[in-house]
Amino acid sequence: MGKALIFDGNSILNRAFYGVRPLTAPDGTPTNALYGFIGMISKAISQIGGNPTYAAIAFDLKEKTFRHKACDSYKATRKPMPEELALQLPIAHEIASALGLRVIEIPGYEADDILGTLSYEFTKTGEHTFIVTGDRDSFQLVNENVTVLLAANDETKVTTPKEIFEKYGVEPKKLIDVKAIMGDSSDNIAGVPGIGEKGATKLIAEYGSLDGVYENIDKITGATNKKLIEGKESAYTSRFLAEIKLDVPLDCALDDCLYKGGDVLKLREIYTRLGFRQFLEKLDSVAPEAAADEEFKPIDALDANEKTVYLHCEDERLFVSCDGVLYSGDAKDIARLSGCDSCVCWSVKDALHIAKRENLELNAKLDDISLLAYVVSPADNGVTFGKLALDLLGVSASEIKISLLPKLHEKLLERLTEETKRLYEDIELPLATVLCNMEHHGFKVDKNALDSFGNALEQAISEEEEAIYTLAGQKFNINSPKQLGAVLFEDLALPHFRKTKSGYSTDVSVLEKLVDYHPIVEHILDYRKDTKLKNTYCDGLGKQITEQGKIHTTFKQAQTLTGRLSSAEPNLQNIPVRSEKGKELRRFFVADEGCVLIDADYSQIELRILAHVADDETLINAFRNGEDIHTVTASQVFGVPAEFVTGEMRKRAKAVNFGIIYGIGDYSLSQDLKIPKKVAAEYIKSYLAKYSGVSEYLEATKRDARENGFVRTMFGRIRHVPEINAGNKNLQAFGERVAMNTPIQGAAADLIKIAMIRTDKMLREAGLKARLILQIHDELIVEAPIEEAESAKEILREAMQEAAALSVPLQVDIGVGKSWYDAKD
DNA sequence: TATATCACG
DNA sequence: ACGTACGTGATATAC
Repeated sequence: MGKALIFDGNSILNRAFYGVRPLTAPDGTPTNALYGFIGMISKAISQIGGNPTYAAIAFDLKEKTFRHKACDSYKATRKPMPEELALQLPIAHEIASALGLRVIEIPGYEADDILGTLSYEFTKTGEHTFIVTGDRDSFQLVNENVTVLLAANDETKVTTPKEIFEKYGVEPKKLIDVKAIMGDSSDNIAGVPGIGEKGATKLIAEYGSLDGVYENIDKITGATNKKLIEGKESAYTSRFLAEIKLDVPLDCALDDCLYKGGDVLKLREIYTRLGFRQFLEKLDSVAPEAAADEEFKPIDALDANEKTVYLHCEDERLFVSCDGVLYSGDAKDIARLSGCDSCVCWSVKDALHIAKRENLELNAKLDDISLLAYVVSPADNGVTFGKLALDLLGVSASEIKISLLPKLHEKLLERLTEETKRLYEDIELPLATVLCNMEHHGFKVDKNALDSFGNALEQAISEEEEAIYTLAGQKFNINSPKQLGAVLFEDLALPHFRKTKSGYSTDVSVLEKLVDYHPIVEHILDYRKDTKLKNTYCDGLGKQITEQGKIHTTFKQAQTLTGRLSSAEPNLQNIPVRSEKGKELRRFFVADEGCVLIDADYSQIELRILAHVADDETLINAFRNGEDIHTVTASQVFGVPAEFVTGEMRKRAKAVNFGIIYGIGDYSLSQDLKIPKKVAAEYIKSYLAKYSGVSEYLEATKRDARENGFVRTMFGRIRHVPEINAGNKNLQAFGERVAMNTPIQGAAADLIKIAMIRTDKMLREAGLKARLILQIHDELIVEAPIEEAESAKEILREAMQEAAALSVPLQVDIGVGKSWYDAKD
C-alpha cells in the first residue's frame, strides 16, 4: 500500500506564523511563517518514512465568505489575515510547488473539503492517506486508512481512530454530530446554545448520532431537552456546516498529484531570495553544487606592492586575494603584505594578532569587513561570513571564501550611510587595534591561590552533598533539575511554584520561597553557588591560565545587537562580585610584578545617557547637582522630600530606574520587589508622570521604531527591530522594550568604546607603559607600573569623563590596588 | 543540540 | 487567559 501525503496549507502556514519568531528576508519581506512552513513539510515527509506516492497541499481561496449554501454571516466575524502573513501566502504556494506538492485551490470550497475529497479518493486507489494540519477539524476524516498528523509548534502528533475514541469518547465520524450540537465559535458554527463539549459528547455517545438524539428526544429530560428542541434547526444547519465534504469537484486528476520530489534549482533560488541559509545548506548536502574549491597559489608569487589586498587569517594560515588571484601562506608570510596600499580583512583584529606575533606592523590602510557588516546591521548571534554571503550575495557558504571578500566589501560600502561610516571609522575600526592589544596583554592570575580556593570549595561541596543526601533520604544527581525536581516536589512533596516546559522549575527564585519549608533547600542553594564557583571559575578559568600565568580573553566585537562587546574563552566579563564568597575570586586577578591595577567605572552611565537623550529636566538637574539618583527618584515617585526617603524607598526606586532602562512592565517590577503588581503599576505611573521628558522620549522612540523598523543610538549605531511590527502581541511588546533599551544600552557601549580608544592613545602619547587590559561594559581596567599609577589614573579618568559632552556630567569612580578585589572599592 | 541555571553589566 | 525587563557566556544534563 502506497502513501499519500496531503497538507492543509492555510492551517499550517497560520501555525507557523504564530509559532516562529519574526524573520525577514534581506529585502524586508517577512518570512517567519515560510520558515516554519518548510520545516513542517520536510518533517512530515520524513515522519511518514519519506517518498509518498502522492503529495498535495490544499489552500482556501480568498473569497470564501460563503460556503456553498447561503449563510452570509459565515466567517464574517473572522479577523482579516495580518498583512505580514498575507505577504507570505503567495510565496508559500511557490515553495510548496517547488517542494513537489501539487497545489490545489477550488473556488467556493475550504481546504478541509479538498482534503476530505482527496483522502476519500486516495483510499479508493488503496493508499494510506496522511493529513497534515494545524487544527482538529480534520479528525472526522480519520479511519483505518486515514491518519491526521497534527502539526504543533515543535512536534507533530499522529492521530489514529483509536486515539480519537479514547480522547473524545466517540468514533471519528461522530465528531461531526458532536460539533453540530456543541458548535465551534472559531468557525461560526452555532450548535445548540447552552450545550458544550461534554454534553454533546455524552449525547452522541449514547444515541449514536444527531438523528438518534432527536429520535429519542423524549428520553432526554430537563433543560437539555428544552435546549435541544429549541435549537433543532440550528443543530442541523450546524451539522451541515461541520461536515467536511468528500465530493469536491477537483480540477486535476489524481495522477497530477504524483510525488516526484522537489525542484532543487527552484528551491535554491527561493531560499536564496528569502535568506534561508540552513535550508540552502541542506539542499547543498543533498545535491552538492559544483562549487569548485578555491585554488591558491603559494604566497611567494604575490607582489602586493601598492595594491589592494583582501586578507583572511585562520589560525596559522593566511589567505589573500589580490587582482583576482588567490594566494595562501603561513603566519610568517604576512610580511609579504608590507607595501600594499590597502588591506581589506575579514577581521582586522585577527590580522593584527598575527602581525604582532611576527613582530611586524601592518602599515597599509586597514579595513574590516565583519565590522562594516556590524555597523550596517548587527545580526542575531553575531555577524558571520555565512550570513553575510547569503544576505549580500545570495551565496550559501559555511566557511570563509576569500574570493568573495572583494564583492562583500563593495556591497557593504554601498550600504554604509554617513552615520554608520563615522561609527565604523571613528569607533569600531580603531577599537579593533585596542582590543588586539588588550587580548595580547592578558590578565595575570594567581593559579596557586585559585587552586586552593577551589579545594576549599570542593570540601564545602562534599559536605553539602552529604547533608542533601541525608535530608533527602537518597542519593541522586543534584545537578539534574529533573532529578532534583522529583526529590523536592514529589518525594518531599514541597509546593512547586512554577513549571518549565520540561518539568518543575528549581531556580533560585523558587528555592528561596522554599527555604522555610525544608532544611534541604538551604543546602541546595549553597551547593548550587559553590559548584558554580568551582566548575565555572576555579576549574574553567584554571584551564585557561597560560604558562606565563596569564589569561587572554577574546573580545567579540561584532557579536551583540546593542553594540556592547562580549568576552569569551574565557568570559572575563562575568567574574563574580555580587556575593562575598564569589567576590573572593577577584583576589586572584592580580597586577604583574611591579605593577598595580587601576579600576575605573562609570557611575549610573545608562541613567545619565537617558537624562541626555530624553532631555528630562528633573533627571538632568539631579545629575548636575550631584544628587543620589535613586533617592531623587524615590522622592519623586513617593512624593516625599529627599530627606524623608527611607532605605526601602530608595531600594524600590532603584528597581524602578532599572525598569525604565529595560522597558518596564508592572509584573516584572512586582516580582523583583516582591510587591503586588498593582503597587508596581502605581510606581511606574507615578514615575512617568514626574519624569515627563523620559515619558515622552520613550513614546517617541517606540513610534520611531514602528515607523522605521529600527532604532539608533546618539552615536549612530542602529538596530533593526522587526518584532515591533509583528502580529504576535508578546513579540510586539518585546520589540517595544528593545526599542526603549537599545538606544540607551547602545550609547553606553559606544561611549566606553570612545573612552577606550582615548585611554589607549593618551597612555601612549604620555609615553607610559600602562595599558588597558579589560573592559566590563561600564568599567575599564588598566595595568600600570607602580610609578606610573598616578598619571595613568588621571589619564583614565580624563579619557572616560570627557569621552563625550552630554548635558549631564559623567562621573567615574576609580580605585587602585594589587588585585582586582583591592582595586575596586 | 537544546534546555535550565546562574555568573556579570 | 496569558506571560512577563535589556544584553551576554559557561556549565551541566538530557534528548
